[in-house]
Amino acid sequence: MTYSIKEVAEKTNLSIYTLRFYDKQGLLPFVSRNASGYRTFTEGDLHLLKTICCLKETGMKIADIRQYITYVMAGPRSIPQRQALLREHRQAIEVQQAAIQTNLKEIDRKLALYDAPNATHLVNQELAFVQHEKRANGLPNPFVLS
Amino acid sequence: MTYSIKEVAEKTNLSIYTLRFYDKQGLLPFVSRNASGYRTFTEGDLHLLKTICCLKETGMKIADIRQYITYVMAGPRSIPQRQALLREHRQAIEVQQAAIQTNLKEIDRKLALYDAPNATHLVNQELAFVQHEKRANGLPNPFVLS
DNA sequence: ATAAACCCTAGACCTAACTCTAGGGCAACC
DNA sequence: GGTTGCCCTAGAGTTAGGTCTAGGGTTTAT
Repeated sequence: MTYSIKEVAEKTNLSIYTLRFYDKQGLLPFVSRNASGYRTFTEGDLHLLKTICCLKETGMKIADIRQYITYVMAGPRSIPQRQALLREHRQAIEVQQAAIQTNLKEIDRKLALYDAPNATHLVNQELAFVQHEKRANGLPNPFVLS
Repeated sequence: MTYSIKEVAEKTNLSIYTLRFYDKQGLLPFVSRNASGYRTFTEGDLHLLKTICCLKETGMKIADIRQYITYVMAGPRSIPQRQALLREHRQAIEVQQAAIQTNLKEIDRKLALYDAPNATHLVNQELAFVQHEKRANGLPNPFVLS
């Protein structure tokens, strides 16, 4: 079973444009063309494409994905390089995840503040503090005076 | 204590350019100017700026951050809107995190494959399968013949 | 009172990652 | 045999988020 570019677009949630763009960027050297020059994807191609999506969705840049694909095309000799690349990327993802966790905590703190029964009072206090700070430093008050 | 744009840039790891860009985008309406027209950040401003970074780093778009800041400038009356916005964003982050976890598992599967003692054999098998698929469908073999 | 080190704005420029258009070929039906 | 719906390429255009330049004011130390 093989797939046309349209079918692959539907299967992957990438647009046809994006698939062609990826090919232009050297991400799809493994995709063969039929006699009319049409891209023809096999099951194995879909598998590798899924790996590409996986790397893209975790924030890898196209240039680095191309490097990985180049290694894949070179056969088993490039396994060490593939490992190095993926391990480094894995590290980057972990850093990224940790940062998000920290930020998420901060957002939850804000949400808790807004959820408090005396939220209005607390927000007013903050506002008063900031306005006081401005006044104390001879700065204009940028807040809307309701 | 107040801070110049340069000091804030150093404290936040945003460039001076980015800070001015954010101001242009309406993210910093709370920052006052001194008599010479210089931006003058107070402690409270830094606090709110940190919230902005928090939202940015979790992938919120500038337009949405601007919306949040607009709510903040409007005072306590906008608490429900702020909650709605942050809750929606929180949801988005969770979705994003879940996707990353899924992809991370996939990457770990790849790494495990490459770590296997018979990695070369397994990779060769995959390669053979893909090449067979191409041949079976009358397609050219795109792989480098070493 | 001048040099060095800041600050400002407007607007041009850049980069990544698409997204679309124009112009043209192939394939299947009516 | 013509219309419809695919496919192709090259290359222009778009979007988001910066980054930089030019031209000019301010502040501080010498």
